[in-house]
Amino acid sequence: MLRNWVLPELRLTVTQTAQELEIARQTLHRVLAGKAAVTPEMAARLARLCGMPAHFWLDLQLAHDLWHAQHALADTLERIPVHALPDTLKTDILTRHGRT
Amino acid sequence: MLRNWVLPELRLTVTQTAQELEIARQTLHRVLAGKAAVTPEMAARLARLCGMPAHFWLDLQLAHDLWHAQHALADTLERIPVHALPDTLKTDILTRHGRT
DNA sequence: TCCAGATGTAGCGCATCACGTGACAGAGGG
DNA sequence: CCCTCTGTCACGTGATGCGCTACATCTGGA
Repeated sequence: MLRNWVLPELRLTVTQTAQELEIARQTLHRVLAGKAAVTPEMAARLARLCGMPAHFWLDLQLAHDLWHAQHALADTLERIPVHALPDTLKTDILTRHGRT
Repeated sequence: MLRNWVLPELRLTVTQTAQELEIARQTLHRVLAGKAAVTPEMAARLARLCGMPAHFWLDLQLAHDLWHAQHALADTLERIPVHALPDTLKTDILTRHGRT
C-alpha cells in the first residue's frame, strides 16, 4: 500500500519519509511491516504528507483490528444474547451519525 | 447514543448490559461516560448485542480519536512537507481499498 | 576494493490505556 | 430500612505504540 504505491510515486525512501514525518525510522518500518498499527496520530501525519484522507488509513487498520477481534472473541460472542432493535430506530441512528 | 437510544429500547440497565456483554460494570460505564474508547473488541460485543454494525461504533470512536490527534499534532503537522499525489493514483487506490 | 547510505531486525525502557477488581457514596423503590 | 442501580475513585496488570541503540546485510559510487 504505502510502500508500493505512495512512496515510489513521491520518490521518497523510508528513511527520508520518516524524517519528514518527524518519527523514528523504525517506527515507520514497523507500520510498513504490519508489526504496529496505524494510530490516529500516524494517519494524520500520512494524510498531511501525501494528501490521502486520514480516515482512509484508519479504515484499513480498523477493518484489520475488527477482523482479529471478532475471531479472538468468537466463542465469547456466541454467549452474548442477541436483542432485536427495530429497523426504524437502526436506520434512524445510522442516518443521524453515519458517514456521508 | 448507546445510553439514550439503545438501552432504553432494549429495556436493559447498565448492570444487566455489562453482564450480558461479559465485561465489568465499570468498563461499560467508562465507555458510556467517554472515559474509555470503544475498542474493536467492545464494538464486536455491542454489534452482537443490538445488531448495529461493529464498524458503526468504531467509526464514531475513530472520528473522535482523529479529531484529537489532529489538534494535538497541529504544530507538528505544519512542519510536514505536503507532496502532490496524482489524482489518478488517489482515486485508483480509493476505489481499490475504499469502503463501499 | 572500499565505504557511505538505506534497510531489516532485535532488544530495552518508557508512557499510555483498556480492563478487572475492590471499595465507597448517593438515589430510588419495595 | 434495605436492596439495587449507578457514579466515581484507586490500584494493579497486560498490551502496545514509540524512541533509542546496536548489529547485519545490501547496493551504488568513488
